[in-house]
Amino acid sequence: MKYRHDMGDDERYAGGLDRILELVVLLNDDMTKSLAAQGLSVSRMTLLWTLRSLGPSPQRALAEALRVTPRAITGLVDGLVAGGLVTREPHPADRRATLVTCTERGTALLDETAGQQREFGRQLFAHMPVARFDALVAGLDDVLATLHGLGLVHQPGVTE
Amino acid sequence: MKYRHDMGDDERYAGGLDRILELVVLLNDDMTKSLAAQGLSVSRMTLLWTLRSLGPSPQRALAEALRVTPRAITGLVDGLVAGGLVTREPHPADRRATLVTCTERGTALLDETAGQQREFGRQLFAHMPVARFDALVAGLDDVLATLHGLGLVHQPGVTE
DNA sequence: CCATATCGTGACGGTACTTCATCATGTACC
DNA sequence: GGTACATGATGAAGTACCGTCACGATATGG
Repeated sequence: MKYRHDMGDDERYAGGLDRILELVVLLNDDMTKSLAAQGLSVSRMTLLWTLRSLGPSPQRALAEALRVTPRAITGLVDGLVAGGLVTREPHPADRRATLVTCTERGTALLDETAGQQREFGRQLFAHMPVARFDALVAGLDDVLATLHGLGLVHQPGVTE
Repeated sequence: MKYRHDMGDDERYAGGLDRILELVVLLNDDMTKSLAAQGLSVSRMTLLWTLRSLGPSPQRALAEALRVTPRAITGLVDGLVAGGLVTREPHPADRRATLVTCTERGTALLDETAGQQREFGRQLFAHMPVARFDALVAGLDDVLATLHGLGLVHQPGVTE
């Protein structure tokens, strides 16, 4: 039986959320800066990354994948083309559309970034006791599942 | 002794980092949208939030706190003034400077946002077993400490 | 063959951030 | 007291991202 609350549940939750939000701000910032060092932006990298998993795609498909308007894709692709990371090819079946395709430089850059992430993961977690790491991942999975449940997430294929 | 790795450490770390990054992207996005619903942007909200903890401040101080150029502050303050959330007052001691001050509308909006965060924290964590929640927070603290150690973080007062 | 939908993009507006130049003011030093 | 330099804020111009609206080119169904 408690005679006195050291901290109400709401306070505890707030503390947890604060930590998560600090992480969000910090890593978002770091992501932006790291990519800038490679001459990329988060948006362009997202597009490139999506492109690899989709394969050569018309811009319309990319717009849906990134959940932005087709107009935004035009601009992003422009930038990536200028950087030699993707090309615009004619769509073989639909002359209205263009197929955006990753170049070798594009995939090389993608691989390089993946390597950097690996290294970053090591720096973040290598010193942690296994139990703590596993508990962290379990907690994160829980939170992510909750977010999905709250409808905060956009799974491909789910019409809103 | 292990005869076979189910998963190398690097793979485990990568999985952990993936979850964190998914969270970063998701919450960053949600933050942006929630604030947009209140007619604010993340930058403006950050400024407002900083202003509350600093008290009335010259724009220069805000520039350092947000780690952007003074010129960027001019624009953000312009927007907040237009929204009636802050005012520009003359600095009593330095006629070059202006003191940015939070209005009542500003603090009201800040309080409202804090309430929404509380509610969000409840939605995220209320269903979690206490042990899992605590372990998550411990893991997050560990990660945050590591990030600080990596010099990824800008504590006020630390000259780089 | 024609109406309608779709693909991509030009034009335009909004936000955020930068650098550089400028003006007003503060400050230090002779 | 006056001159030189530092500092606060902002105008101008440039980059990047995103949105809406309009439009031309093409596809497609009746």
